[in-house]
Amino acid sequence: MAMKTTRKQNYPEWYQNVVSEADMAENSVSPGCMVMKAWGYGIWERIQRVLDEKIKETGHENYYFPMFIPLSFFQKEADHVEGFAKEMAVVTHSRLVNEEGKLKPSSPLEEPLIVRPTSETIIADSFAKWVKSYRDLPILLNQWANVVRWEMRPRLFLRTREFLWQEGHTVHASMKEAENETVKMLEVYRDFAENALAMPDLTGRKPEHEKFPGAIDTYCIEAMMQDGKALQAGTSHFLGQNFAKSANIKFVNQNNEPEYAYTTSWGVSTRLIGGAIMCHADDDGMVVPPHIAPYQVIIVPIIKKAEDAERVNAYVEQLAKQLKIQTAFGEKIRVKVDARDKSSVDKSWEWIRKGAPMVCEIGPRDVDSQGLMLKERIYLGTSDGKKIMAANDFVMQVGKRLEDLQAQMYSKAKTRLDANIRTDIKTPEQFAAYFANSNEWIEDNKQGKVAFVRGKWCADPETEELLKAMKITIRCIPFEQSGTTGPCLLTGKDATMDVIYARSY
RNA sequence: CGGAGUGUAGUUCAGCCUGGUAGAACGCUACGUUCGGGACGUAGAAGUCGCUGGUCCGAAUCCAGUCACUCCGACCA
Repeated sequence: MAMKTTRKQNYPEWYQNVVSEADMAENSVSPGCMVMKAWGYGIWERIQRVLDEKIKETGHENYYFPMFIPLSFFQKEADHVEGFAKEMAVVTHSRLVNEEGKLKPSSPLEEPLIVRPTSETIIADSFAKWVKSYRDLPILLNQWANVVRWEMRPRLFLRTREFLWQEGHTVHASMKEAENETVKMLEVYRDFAENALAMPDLTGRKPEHEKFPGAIDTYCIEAMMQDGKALQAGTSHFLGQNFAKSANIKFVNQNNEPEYAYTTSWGVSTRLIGGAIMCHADDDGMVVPPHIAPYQVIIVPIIKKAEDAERVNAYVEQLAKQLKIQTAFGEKIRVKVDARDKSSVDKSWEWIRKGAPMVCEIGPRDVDSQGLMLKERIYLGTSDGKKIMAANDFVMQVGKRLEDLQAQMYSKAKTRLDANIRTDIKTPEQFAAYFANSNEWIEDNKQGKVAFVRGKWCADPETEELLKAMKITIRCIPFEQSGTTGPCLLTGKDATMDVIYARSY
């Protein structure tokens, strides 16, 4: 066990341990903010690259809008202001003056600026200028940016005051088209989470009280963490004409009539990295899905005697060169030779904690035999954890092996998800008994711990208070509904709607 | 913003009650033996004891103020 604290001992502490031991990020001196380090940011860069491609494939283009939004913009859409008012960073001054050694804000701004918590309002303002006719539509744009929400209880990757994300914003000429866009992008996220992050998700619609402020409908992907809690991994909002009305996005339709446009927005953030950690990491540290690993193969030369150095290094360089022209997931394989002047054992362990998918150890023996020692991260500690292989065989297999590792990771997480959605809880009494326990690590992906419940919900306003008291949330209303009637798990009243109940991050 | 706690070496902490020249472990540096599942020996570098003021011959230690951080609540991609 490379982690000081195991998942079983203390899950939240284990999480922090993984983040720091894998050297992914650390708390900044700037309160509530994080410093993303090479391995953590490298994963984000991979997420960006893979997702950006999908966003572009679906017809969107990248734009960039300012991070400062005039305060008045938030006054326009009532729900939206309410939703974000409590967590906004407000810029009120434009300079500092030195008063007897103390720097003080000076020159108050005529109108305070908000550091964007999300960009609907300022982008809608541009949309209003750009849209005149139905021929101008749709506008399909995306932006990669940082946003600020003044959180009081930050946790690295999961909830930080500043975080990085992508936010898509689109305008359409019809409601139907905008709704389709919302669902389409949710599917892009679901597919991305499944195939790039190896993280299975449930999809559905948010209940009224969990919706994005200002949205008609919020769709989401929800993932299950190893302690049975849910993580909202991505959201897609159908905004109807709400933002169009407040920002005056009007176009002339085919009947020569003025009409308010229909908008959508959708986003995923650096929170995905937190999700990947809590979905895949183990008591030895992070396990990075090969598709988003900054490096997929690490080569650690093992040099015992100085006279071996030259031939080992030459062999390692040759192998690295061959590996780099192989492909996995349709891309060149990312290989790193770790030639740092450190003990090879320390280096190997460092890559285990970071969760690099594969580590190849190469010493003089391997040069003699034209072989290598392969360690695959997810099999660490098992009989499959180490393999002595011929270098040529490895080069031929490497792409497929990486893809297999990715598939293994997905299937492990999928098994956990499927096994931990309870559908046999039918009454408020059973429901309360089930959630009486707190969440803890779901050992070996087995059933029986607190996780998700799929059951009925009557949607009465009183249920909101009941949920709050039990610290449970409705994660989503799944798209597939059974259509049956049964007692609401909170009130006992007759209900037909199926929902997913869980504790959440 | 409420409730509790903590600020001493790069890190984790001891020392504080009972005032008297700053400690440990890990990490780091050098050399040697090591290196394929977390090595060891020897030597060494490293701290305005969060900050300001007070008491005292003397303050990491006592007192007051202040700042910061952590945890628990309210809030949340």
